[in-house]
Amino acid sequence: MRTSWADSVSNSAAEIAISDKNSLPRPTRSTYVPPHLRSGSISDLSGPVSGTNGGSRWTGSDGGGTKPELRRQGQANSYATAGRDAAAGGGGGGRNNRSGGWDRREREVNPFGNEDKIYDIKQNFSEQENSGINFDAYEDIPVEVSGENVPPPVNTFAEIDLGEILNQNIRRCKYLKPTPVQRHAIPIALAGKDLMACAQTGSGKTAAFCFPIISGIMREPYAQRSHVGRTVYPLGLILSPTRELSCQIHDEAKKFSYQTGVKVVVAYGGAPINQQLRELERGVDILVATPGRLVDLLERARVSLQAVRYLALDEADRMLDMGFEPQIRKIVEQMNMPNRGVRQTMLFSATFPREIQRLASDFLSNHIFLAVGRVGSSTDLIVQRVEFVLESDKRSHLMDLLHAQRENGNHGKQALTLVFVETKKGADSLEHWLCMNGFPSTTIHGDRTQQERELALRSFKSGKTPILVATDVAARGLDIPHVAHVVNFDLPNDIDDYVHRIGRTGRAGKTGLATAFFNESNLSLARPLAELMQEASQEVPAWLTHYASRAPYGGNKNRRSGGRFGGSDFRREESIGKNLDYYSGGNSGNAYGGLVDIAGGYAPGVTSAWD
DNA sequence: AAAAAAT
Repeated sequence: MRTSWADSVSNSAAEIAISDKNSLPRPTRSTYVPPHLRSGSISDLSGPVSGTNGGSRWTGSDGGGTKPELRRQGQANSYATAGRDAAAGGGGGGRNNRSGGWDRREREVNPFGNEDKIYDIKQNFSEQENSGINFDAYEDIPVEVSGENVPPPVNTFAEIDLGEILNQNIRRCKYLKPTPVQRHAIPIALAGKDLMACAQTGSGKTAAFCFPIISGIMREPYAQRSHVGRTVYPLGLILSPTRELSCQIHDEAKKFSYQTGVKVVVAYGGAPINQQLRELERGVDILVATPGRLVDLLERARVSLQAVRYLALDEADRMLDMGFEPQIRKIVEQMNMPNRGVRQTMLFSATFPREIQRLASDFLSNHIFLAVGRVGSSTDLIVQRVEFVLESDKRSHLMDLLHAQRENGNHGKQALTLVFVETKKGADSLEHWLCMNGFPSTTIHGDRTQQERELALRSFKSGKTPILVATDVAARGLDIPHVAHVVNFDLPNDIDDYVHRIGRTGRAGKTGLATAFFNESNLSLARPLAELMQEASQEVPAWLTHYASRAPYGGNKNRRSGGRFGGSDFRREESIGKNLDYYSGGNSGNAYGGLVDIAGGYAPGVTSAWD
């Protein structure tokens, strides 16, 4: 049913042409119109988000016919400076005051202020988050870029003119130089291009999509933060697959947007909605959310996606897999979000299976594909071990590992160890058993209340319970500093999940250890796991190689979406052998846009961006 | 088969 990539490009071109003509970005598919929008006024409200019509586009009636409050009017205060700074070199007018009727900078809590009090990890580990990154390794980072007119990467933040306020925040974050994914992704995003980016978490992904969004909103010549009645209209939407990840993104985005006047709000389930509603009412430019709660807010008509100019999906492959895809499709295609090509869409993940890339192209318009290895050249920082452990021996084997770790550790202190299991029940039961056996543990999974989940995470981070037993809820994106060891007590069925899980360690330039318990119930993983470990120059036990060689051929969807991490552009793979070259015009011969190993003799599906 | 995500 899915149209081919070429089709989707021409479709989206057609959509753009149409929307350029009458300035009314409309969904092309038959869409569900939520009840509160059924009578009449969608088109009135869906003018070009570029703001060329200024406030006049709001004159249509909506529900009660309330004219949205344009808060900037009459507010001529110091934000004008912020706007000019940000817009310098950006062409077009500076962004006007985005504050409400008060100077938000006076009230804004300094997000850089008291972090160390909240989590006392930094004293314990005395480490600046970003100083551990091995910047010298930058030149060795393998990069694959494909797409048309790829902007060249930058080497410093100064080259990217994000404005003085953002620059200050970058300094406050102690970011000295952009990470590889930032070097490439930020110019692409600032050029207004849609983007599909593969980069390991911990490599600065969040900043890579936040900076351009914040900067873009700051450059808005017209204040777009408006509301109709109680409905708010965010300009940026960032979706993630877990509540904790949304919180984490929100925390980071708040730092990046400090004193910019760009308001970031988070909304997720499991927490009382009222506080989130109140926060939304105070105005929102960028909404960070999990899908379920967002749908709730949309159905309550407390949020409208009509003004969204920037859409970012973190852990995008997860967001588009079977469990989430219908919800995401509903949000992106069946509410009133501007079409692809009208809004800017950015998808980020460490892994991007081809199937998901194909699916994702529904949401993208002529996107640039980017795959960047991580700082420290992919997994060199993570030592991967795999051990054959019978189901019945797993607990005692884990115990042995933990004992050994404690003895070798500093002052008999247990290093932070993240233990992944398959099921929620299994997590509870293992945690209980560990506690009974003298290993202070906690657990995080979807059957726990949000309070319990957040408490568990804090307790783990602080070292109070240095063992965290987790389901896949903790597999992706979570930035937990100082995790020394990831144990795959139960291996996942999908190699990509394995990649995400072990990525919880070896972060920010530190080394990490990942141990997997393998037995006959993991046969389907034998081949991809052996391949992955080999690519990462890890020692592959002979017995695993044996299992791998006997494993059914091609039983894995990732055979292979790319190298160890990331992937390669599915459009390219599908063009190989079909004598189609969609990209010959854009970047051949360009030092940055050139395709890595396109003629390297790999069969489709087994190309690697990293070799 | 399991996990996540709204109440």
